[in-house]
Amino acid sequence: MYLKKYLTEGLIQVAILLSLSGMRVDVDPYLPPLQEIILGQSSALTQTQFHNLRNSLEGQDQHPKSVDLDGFFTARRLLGWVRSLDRLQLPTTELEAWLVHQEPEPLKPVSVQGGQMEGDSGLDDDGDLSGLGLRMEGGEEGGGGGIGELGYGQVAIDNNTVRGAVDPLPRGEQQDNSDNISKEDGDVLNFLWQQEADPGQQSEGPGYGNHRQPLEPLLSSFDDDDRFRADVWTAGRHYHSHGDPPFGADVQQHPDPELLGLDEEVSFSAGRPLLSPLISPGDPSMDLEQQWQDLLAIMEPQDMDLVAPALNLPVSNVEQAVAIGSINGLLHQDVSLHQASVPRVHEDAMGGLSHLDAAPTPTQHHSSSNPSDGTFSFGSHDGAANGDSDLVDSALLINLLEEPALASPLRPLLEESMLDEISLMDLALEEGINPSEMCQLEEHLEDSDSGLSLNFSHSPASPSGSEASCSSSSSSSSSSSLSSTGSFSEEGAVGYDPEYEDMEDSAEGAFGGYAAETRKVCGASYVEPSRFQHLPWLDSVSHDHTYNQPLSRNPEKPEKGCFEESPEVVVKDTFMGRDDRRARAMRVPFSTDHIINLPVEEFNMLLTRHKLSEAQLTLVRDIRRRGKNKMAAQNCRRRKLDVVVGLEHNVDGLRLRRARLLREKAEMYRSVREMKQRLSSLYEDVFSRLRDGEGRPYSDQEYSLQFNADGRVVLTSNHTSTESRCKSSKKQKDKRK
DNA sequence: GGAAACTGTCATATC
DNA sequence: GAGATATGACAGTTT
Repeated sequence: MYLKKYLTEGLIQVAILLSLSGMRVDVDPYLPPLQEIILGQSSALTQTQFHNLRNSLEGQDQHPKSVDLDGFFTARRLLGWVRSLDRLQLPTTELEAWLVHQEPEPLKPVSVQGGQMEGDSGLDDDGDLSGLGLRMEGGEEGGGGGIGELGYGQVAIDNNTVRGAVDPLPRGEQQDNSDNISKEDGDVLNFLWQQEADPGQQSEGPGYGNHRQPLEPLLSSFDDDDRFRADVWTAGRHYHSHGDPPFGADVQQHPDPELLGLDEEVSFSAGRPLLSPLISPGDPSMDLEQQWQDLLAIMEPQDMDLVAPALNLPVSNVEQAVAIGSINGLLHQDVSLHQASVPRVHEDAMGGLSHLDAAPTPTQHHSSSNPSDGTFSFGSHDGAANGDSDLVDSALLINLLEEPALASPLRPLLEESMLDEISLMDLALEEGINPSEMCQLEEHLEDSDSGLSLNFSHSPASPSGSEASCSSSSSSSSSSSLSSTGSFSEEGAVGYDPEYEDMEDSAEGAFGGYAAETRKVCGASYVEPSRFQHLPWLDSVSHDHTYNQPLSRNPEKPEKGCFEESPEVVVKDTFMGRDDRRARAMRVPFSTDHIINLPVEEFNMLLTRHKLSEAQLTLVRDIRRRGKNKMAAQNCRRRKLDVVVGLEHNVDGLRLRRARLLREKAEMYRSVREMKQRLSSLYEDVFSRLRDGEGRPYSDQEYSLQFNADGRVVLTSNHTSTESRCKSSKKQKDKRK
């Protein structure tokens, strides 16, 4: 076994090296089917959710003008990665992520890879993969078939549908499984069970009570502050479970629901244990919210930003999202396994469930931490569901990822952590774009910062091969006049040569020439249809940007002085803009692009060099004005959209802030009430002990205790006529005391 | 065929 | 004051 594992790991290392060097490694003969490794022996990959993703990517949901091209490419890459899971190939992407995110303790991740590769022997006897944050119990079943054998069948969730779908193992078998747990795991479980030991909660159903504090172990593994926070939570829970409130019973009264912000987008669930001693036990919504708030507090600011939009979700999903997001970097290590295991979960769970979303509440899940390596395991510590909720939690993780509204806040966490850079070559491989086109496309994407039909320009500073190839196609009609210039080969037919004006002098009609400076300032977008028409998401990016079509018009543009309309020109004339036609009709010897984009000095020089009629001058100036204004309008609209998007983002943030403030207000309100009640009790106690000179108690109808300005408490009469007497009496009482 | 979105253009204000 | 730019409004075009 040791030798086999050693050789397998060596094979993996070789495969990694070869994959890094660009060589594809077929390890199929040495491995069991990858699908079986990942999904188990009897599973078939369920791609329903990913089909939805595919549709959204390849179908209608991805707007061709969407600015989120990064997300598009990343999603495609991820999708391809997921699809590759059922192919017989080495998951190179996973290996890449593996190397990038490898932790200082490399052996545990490697053991997982070994588990995937070895199948029968990859796991330890106890099936412990805690090094990857995934506890695998019952792994010996069916030969310990990797992730797919994560004790499946033992899922016991407080949901009738779930319970009907999966049969919990007999108690004795669970005990057998628990015997396989390592000592550290046993300690962790003991700790957790001690934490979860709560008779009052056990009656609520199997599995439920033991899931009620999912975050204590998670928090307990953090720093001291977090540990303190966890202690506070624990104290609050015990206080709640024993029903021993420290303050008056009236404190439990729920404050004004409006103050609690219950009308907010966050809906609270009842029946949660109290987590903070500062919160009334009779306010189940607040303790849940306290968890939520505390989770937010331990999250990174950027994560907060990402999760903020998720507030529109039910708090259960949000809480899970935060629980997942809060482990942030640790997720780097686990996500691949989660993804790998999820299809199995989906399939199996879907076999008897309508959807796993409906199964557990957030309180039924928890995340435990492994302090040794800082990883987490999503799983149950309930004896009835020992180890199996790993699958459920994994499924929940994916369900969260697949939650449409939550995909936005969570996906970036995963994508950014796993796939930092986006390679357009992935798209090239799928779409069949040659590298030169991809270079051009990259330039386009870099230049177009909004995704709208704006600011597409061919940078003269970087005459790429694609531009050269493009211009070569257009050079057929223009080379006769332009090929005489030395710079043509570099700039192409569409390029502007510094000697262009000299060339103009020698040959009339500069239709189509355009300056390097012009191209720098040329802001209007244009994607040449012939070059990107095979990209459906680039269709309709441009409509009729007649001022910015130098590439498309160049092939049929007339040469200088040649305004005779050949049949081809007549046909193509229909694609020209109005001003183009006007310019041609007026025999203006410049292209509209030239007219529009030349700097004013050069433009004026151009006009002075050519003897133009008044009508021509007027037309040229109109063309320039309209062209400038058209680009300005495009920029203006883009800015307007940006402002709208920014405002929407601000609204989301303000809503979140308002919800927090309302919760804080409710908490303050409750604290004030509590203080008032304690003060009232103290007052009554003190007042009842007061005696007059004859040893009789004072009547609360006639007397009252009041604070003086100096802070002293004095007994005053409720009747002003007797005020002085009361004061003297009080003084006497003070003296006696 | 109508509504919505997109786009170009004009007029005007501002820099 | 000229030129460039920004933007609201309108109309034509496209989806």
